[in-house]
Amino acid sequence: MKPQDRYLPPEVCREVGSVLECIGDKWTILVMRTLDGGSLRFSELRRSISGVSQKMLTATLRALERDGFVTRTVTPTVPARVDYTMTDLGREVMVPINALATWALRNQHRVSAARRSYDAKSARGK
Amino acid sequence: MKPQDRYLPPEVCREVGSVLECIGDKWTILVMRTLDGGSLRFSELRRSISGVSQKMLTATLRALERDGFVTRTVTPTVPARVDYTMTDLGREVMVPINALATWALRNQHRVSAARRSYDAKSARGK
DNA sequence: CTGCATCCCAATCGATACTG
DNA sequence: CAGTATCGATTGGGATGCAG
Repeated sequence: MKPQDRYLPPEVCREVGSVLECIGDKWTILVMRTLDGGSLRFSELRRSISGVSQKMLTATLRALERDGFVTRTVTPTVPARVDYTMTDLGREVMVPINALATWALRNQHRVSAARRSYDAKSARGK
Repeated sequence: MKPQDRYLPPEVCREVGSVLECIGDKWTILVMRTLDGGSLRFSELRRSISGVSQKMLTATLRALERDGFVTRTVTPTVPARVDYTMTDLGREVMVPINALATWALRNQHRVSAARRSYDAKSARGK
């Protein structure tokens, strides 16, 4: 097998990439895991995820809505009420995401050990 | 269950986040999937992954090395030869990553349909 | 309450040039 | 061949103010 034969077809790269890109950003996973427990209002989400700015929470939710992972329901009371809910698609993608999260949790000590070792080595090498 | 109770413990967020952060960037997945087929030299990797700049490939490989996912072996010939190889840890993390990639592949049509629908709707709404 | 618009800083990334 | 260094363009993301 020549190295060139390991090319991933461009369309594969792009599709996988586009999914990983959206779950890879700073807040998406947090929002999805929070919403996976049940519907929440905007303000509840914001309180549940410490550190997120209004702007980023809005942007994250818009992206999730566009990708079909969550639905946005507006109740036109005054003041307005907006609820966010996971879709079936969203709940499905949580399965492999949670698997990855579980791996990360179980193996975090191995990764951080590798990092410490690497950092110590490069500090000595300097 | 109150929304606040859905807080992920901060240490969980940070650890999961730190793993997802490193695999979430633009080139990491591509590099890992390419290396998963067997060791490659720097230049082979670069040719195998179209579009990656030398700078980003170097940075990506450094991060993977630091996290213990790949090893870097220098053969001090002239000119120098550097081989990159997946570690056991790297091969392990590929399992959940590939699961996610497989999901993305199998469901890409659903995601892109959702996007088209969303974009059409917002175009009309404008 | 929800969320858009604006300003602004910091990090990211690509291109290019240069070194062991 | 395998990097490092630097510059410029783009992007991410927080703070603030305003509107429905």
